[in-house]
Amino acid sequence: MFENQIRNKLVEKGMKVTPQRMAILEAIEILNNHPTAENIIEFIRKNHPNISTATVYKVLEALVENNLVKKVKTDRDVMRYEAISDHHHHLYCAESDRIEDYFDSELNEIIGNYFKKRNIPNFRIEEVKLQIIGKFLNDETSINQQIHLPDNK
Amino acid sequence: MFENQIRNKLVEKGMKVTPQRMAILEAIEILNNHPTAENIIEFIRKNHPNISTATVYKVLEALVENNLVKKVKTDRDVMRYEAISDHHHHLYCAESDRIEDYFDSELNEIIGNYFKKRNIPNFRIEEVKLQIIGKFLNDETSINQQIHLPDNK
DNA sequence: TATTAAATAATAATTATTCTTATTTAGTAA
DNA sequence: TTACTAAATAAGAATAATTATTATTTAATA
Ligand SMILES: [Mn+2]
Ligand SMILES: [Mn+2]
Ligand SMILES: [Zn+2]
Ligand SMILES: [Zn+2]
Repeated sequence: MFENQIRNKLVEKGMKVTPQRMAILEAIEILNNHPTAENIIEFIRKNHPNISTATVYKVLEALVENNLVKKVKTDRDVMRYEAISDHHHHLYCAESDRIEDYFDSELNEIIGNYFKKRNIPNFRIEEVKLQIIGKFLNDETSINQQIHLPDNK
Repeated sequence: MFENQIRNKLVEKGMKVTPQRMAILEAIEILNNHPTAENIIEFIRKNHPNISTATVYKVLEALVENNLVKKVKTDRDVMRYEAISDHHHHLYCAESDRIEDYFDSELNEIIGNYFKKRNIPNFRIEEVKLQIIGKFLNDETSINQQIHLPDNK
């Protein structure tokens, strides 16, 4: 059951399970399009009308600290968040501030192999992420899609 | 002469040349480590003590609009800026918030070729940038270095 | 069930950035 | 050169996002 998966994520990290944390983590996963704190608040107030703004920010920090959530920054002055998931990259259009996930294991392999042979002096790589900047050609109604490329070699 | 190069960049874009714009663009180029608006103001006020904060933000917007400067985003809630230069990627450590440029034409070619054959549905790519996330192994004093990899195939 | 450290709510404060408006200036052309 | 005008700047107020403070509540544990 979905609720229990979320509870387990908190428990696995040794975090106290609170209704606020459950609601926020669930909101990020359901919204699934790099929501802002404000988006999250709006969403969870439907079921949880008394949650405090400051709590949402505090919980988000805690989730980020514990690697359950990542910050995603755009050209604008608002932080956005996403649930941790499989390694992926981002398609981003500065004009619309729209972000879509881009999964591509063939690309990951190419890049992984490249940096295996190519050493960067004085730097230990932990993760390589692409920002693929450009324009979406479809309209904004199809938000929340994820691009998963098939492995068509 | 350096000052004239900067003037020319403004002129080429059809922008009015003002002491404020000259100073800000020069500051970004000299500082050369993805400074914040605040960093720029601090630097500029040495020679230009009366520049207004709002002017710095307005000028930065104008420079970004005219493709003389780019915004650089990190995990923190402050925008950073860099002068336009050859296409490059970023080494980034979230802990220290340090960013270094990473130039690698072999890598650019691999990625360019990859996306030539690999079409992304409903998206027109304008630019592909890597965020290489990890840890710097040297201390913070060696800030402002740029990593240029030799083409040692 | 009682204890306690940690989390939350409410609200004030701070920070980064943007807006407003009066004044100044860069570029242009008489 | 000088005058003109649109655009840029300075100063300060305003806003928006985020963080800090502190009293109250609660989840986990014994
Ligand atoms: Mn802001
Ligand atoms: Mn902010
Ligand atoms: Zn994502
Ligand atoms: Zn850079």
